Amino acid sequence: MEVRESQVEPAPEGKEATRQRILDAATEVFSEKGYHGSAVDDIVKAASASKGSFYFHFPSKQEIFFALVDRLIVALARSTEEAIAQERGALAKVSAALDTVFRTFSRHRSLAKILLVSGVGLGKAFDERLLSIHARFAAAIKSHLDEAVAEGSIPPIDTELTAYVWMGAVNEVIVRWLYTGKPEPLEGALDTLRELLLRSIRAESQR
Amino acid sequence: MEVRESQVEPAPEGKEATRQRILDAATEVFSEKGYHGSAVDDIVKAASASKGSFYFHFPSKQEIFFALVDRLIVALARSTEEAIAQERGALAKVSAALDTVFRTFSRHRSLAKILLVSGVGLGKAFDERLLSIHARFAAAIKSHLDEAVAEGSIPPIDTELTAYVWMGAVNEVIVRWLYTGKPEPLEGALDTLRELLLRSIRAESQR
DNA sequence: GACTTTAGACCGACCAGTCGGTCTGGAGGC
DNA sequence: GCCTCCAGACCGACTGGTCGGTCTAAAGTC
Repeated sequence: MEVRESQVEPAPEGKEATRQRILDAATEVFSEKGYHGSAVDDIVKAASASKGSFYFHFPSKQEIFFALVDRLIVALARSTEEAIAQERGALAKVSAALDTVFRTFSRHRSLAKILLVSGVGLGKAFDERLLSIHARFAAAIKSHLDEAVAEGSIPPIDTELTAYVWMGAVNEVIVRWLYTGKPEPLEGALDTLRELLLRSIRAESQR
Repeated sequence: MEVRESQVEPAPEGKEATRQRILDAATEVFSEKGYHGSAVDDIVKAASASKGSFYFHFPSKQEIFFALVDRLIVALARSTEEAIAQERGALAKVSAALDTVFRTFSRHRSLAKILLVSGVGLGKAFDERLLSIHARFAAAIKSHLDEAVAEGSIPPIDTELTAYVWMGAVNEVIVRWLYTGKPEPLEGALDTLRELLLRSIRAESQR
């Protein structure tokens, strides 16, 4: 923060660095204690910053939370898209997406906690946000399912409901892992889960 | 309660009645505004009672919430068991349970909201409670799946993971209904959902 | 020396929980 | 039958603490 002759650690300094430190600290604190359990003072302390600094960089507690969620979602969506782009065939894409999601959450527990748990049931503003995220992911899944139907890879079904069912399934498996630690590693559930999901739409596993 | 000359409307009066009124009001308020969004004063007002009365009947805000959740869970578990007992064959039982759960939540939106949404991410004490509920339901599903395997109705699979997957799926469909109102009525998703779930374990629909 | 960034004391709203007190109905004495 | 007394249900003003957000003064930066 203050004096600074270049040190080994590439000098986490400057405006952007502080902002980042606060963001990281917020991720940690929120994921550990939940939104309401986390005081702004906690975050500030964890970031070795001050309240003034916090409110200089972010307009409110709620907004930093949203900023966090958005950052995560964008990152998750992007890496998933990339993984999907590598694959040919709707079912292979679905499968690749599942892998990516699992790997991402597996590496970043706190992310997972924030996205899947901490944000729920906090009131209107939050619900709406989470809802639109769910809708967005569901729409993505649905579009690939629709493609699979068009391809003839699977019989026609209610792809929208199926999308939500799949999301719920994945969600629950990850939440269970967050709380109970099973399976360890999380990826251990991948094969079984993929088979369950694919069978639910009458597709044979494409591994 | 106390004396009782049989009346038509059992006179909403006396200690037990007040307790009940508070409990009902709490259900309503919690489901609408979430746990943290609900002040004890709100509940008291909705129940036409006083703060003193509230704390006479319940030790704390947290405890009334738990009391509520427990009441709901017990009721849900009981009616589900009953429905199950009527059926022969593991798969038929599963199907009956699904029906009951859907019907129950469909009739009692606020219950659903409390159980599936309001209680999440509120801190350790809450998480533990919710977790044990999830575990309990998952165990129930698992045991019936195991039975189905033993019966030879379905091929052997990881029944524990499957149980969680199913729970997550059901959960998500209901949550979607809570927030978006689709499908209306909720029961409209039953057939598709049942088929998805049963297919996921390679069982043919048993309607 | 102007402008940006940081520090942390401070403010005010909010709210769970408390406490002194009221009210009602019934038990028991007479 | 009437009066006294008590338990315990109920009331709501109040308190103590917490926490989101503000503000001023100073340090850092260019």
